Amino acid sequence: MSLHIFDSATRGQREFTPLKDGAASIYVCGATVQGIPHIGHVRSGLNFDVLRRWLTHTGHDVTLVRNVTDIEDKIITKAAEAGRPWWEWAATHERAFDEAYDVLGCLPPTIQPRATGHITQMVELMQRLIDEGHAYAAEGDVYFSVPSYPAYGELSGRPLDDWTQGESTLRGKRDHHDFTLWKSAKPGEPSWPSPWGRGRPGWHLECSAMASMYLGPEFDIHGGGIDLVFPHHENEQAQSRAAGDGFSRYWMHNAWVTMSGEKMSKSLGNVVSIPEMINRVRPQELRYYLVGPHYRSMIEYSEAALEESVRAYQRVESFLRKITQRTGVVGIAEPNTEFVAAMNADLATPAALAAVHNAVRVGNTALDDGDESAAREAAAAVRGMTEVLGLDPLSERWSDSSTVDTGLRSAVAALVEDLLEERQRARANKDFALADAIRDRLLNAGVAVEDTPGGPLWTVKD
RNA sequence: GGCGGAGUGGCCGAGUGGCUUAGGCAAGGGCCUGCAAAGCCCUGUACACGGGUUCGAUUCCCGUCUCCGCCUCCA
Repeated sequence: MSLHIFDSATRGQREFTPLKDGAASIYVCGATVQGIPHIGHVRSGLNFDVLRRWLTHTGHDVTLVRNVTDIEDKIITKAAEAGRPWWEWAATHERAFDEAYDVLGCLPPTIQPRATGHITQMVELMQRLIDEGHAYAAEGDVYFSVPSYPAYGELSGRPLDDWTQGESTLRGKRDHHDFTLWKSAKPGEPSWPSPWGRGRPGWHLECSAMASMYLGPEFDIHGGGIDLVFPHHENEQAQSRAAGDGFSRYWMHNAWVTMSGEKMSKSLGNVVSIPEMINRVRPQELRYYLVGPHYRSMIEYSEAALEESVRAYQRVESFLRKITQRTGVVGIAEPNTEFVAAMNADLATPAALAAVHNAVRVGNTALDDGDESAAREAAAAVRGMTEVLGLDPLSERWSDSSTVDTGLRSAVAALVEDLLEERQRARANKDFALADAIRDRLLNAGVAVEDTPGGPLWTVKD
């Protein structure tokens, strides 16, 4: 079976057939850089990172565009409150997001375009919409005419009833459903020139403009948090399609992280920031926690559940470490069919992780039975599967050797090996008091020792 | 009010019209071990409630209750 994804537009799974064979074009709504990233933001980045890795693994040349919204009301307001320039505020938080994505092992997008860098493309798009009768200028503002586009509401399934778009306070709007494409400049606010006067872009316009700039008028997948379906994505699609672009062929939306039953959000103040999390658990463990549940399932954040993920991840990790120490470096093999089937079923990461754990069990059993080649085979598959999820414990990214100076590491290794030899002699002499004392000494120094049929194994504890 | 999602064993978290008692964590029993740790095996028989469809429903339909989200900035 090939990849099937749940398309929000049709509310069902559809087989993924890319526009171009062997390629996949993806646009993901990234951050509005107005504050510090929390684990909910990063979950979205992680979910689409897994999608990207899976598509790449299955032979697609992936182009991933993830935008940065760096001009918007809140950025202006917050920067003003802090007494800093709006662009400094945006740049500072953009870096914070970049670091958060990076620390959790998100591969960088192909490009990360900023709204402010694409005013020209937005002006062009607005002109096309005006020419086609789907938009109009009024007193320096430009609006999209919702009644001019009958398919409006298709994506979100929202009837065109009694609601109003947020910008209803602005004057010159012909229909209360219409939304702002361009906001005329107010004194003291950042602005750019346009045929309709100085102003700045409305929120939705940027994504349409940047998506077509980098991916063309039609592309494969558009992603983002489920809260963006309406009005953001509905408006994006309306703009682009009204202008004659095919736009996105599949819509994917990730669920969020809640805390104490409520959506984690800046305005509610119930956020857990990434730096705070990283102090408590290793980044790869947090990644396991966020990638483990299905991307369309809500995660109710809890310490206990996080702790479970840590244990589960360590189970995989300790198996791979054990086999490596005992039999040497293990390569990366293809994921098994159980895993492939899970991933193809709308990225069913819970089932995919079940496949990983099943392989770990097979490997551990083989190891216990002394069947090294079977154990190595299982280990290689485990690496292959976890790699696709960005979780391979032996990867350059997550293994100790990447974070610890290698010279330092070999020095520690030499000292530990010495002590372990001494302990082995003590054990051979049945001097268990001494043996245990040595083990305790090492443990106090942060080195855990395990005895196995193949001799003692040691690992550095965090 | 409109639209949408969810209620699964002690916990997290999948899934399916009849036998997957997914997987993980925790618990109890066992094997292994000088001990410890790890690992492996076994045990626990769940699917909010009330109806309906069906030979058969946790899985489909209707209703009820509870929770959550979107409809305003939001991953």
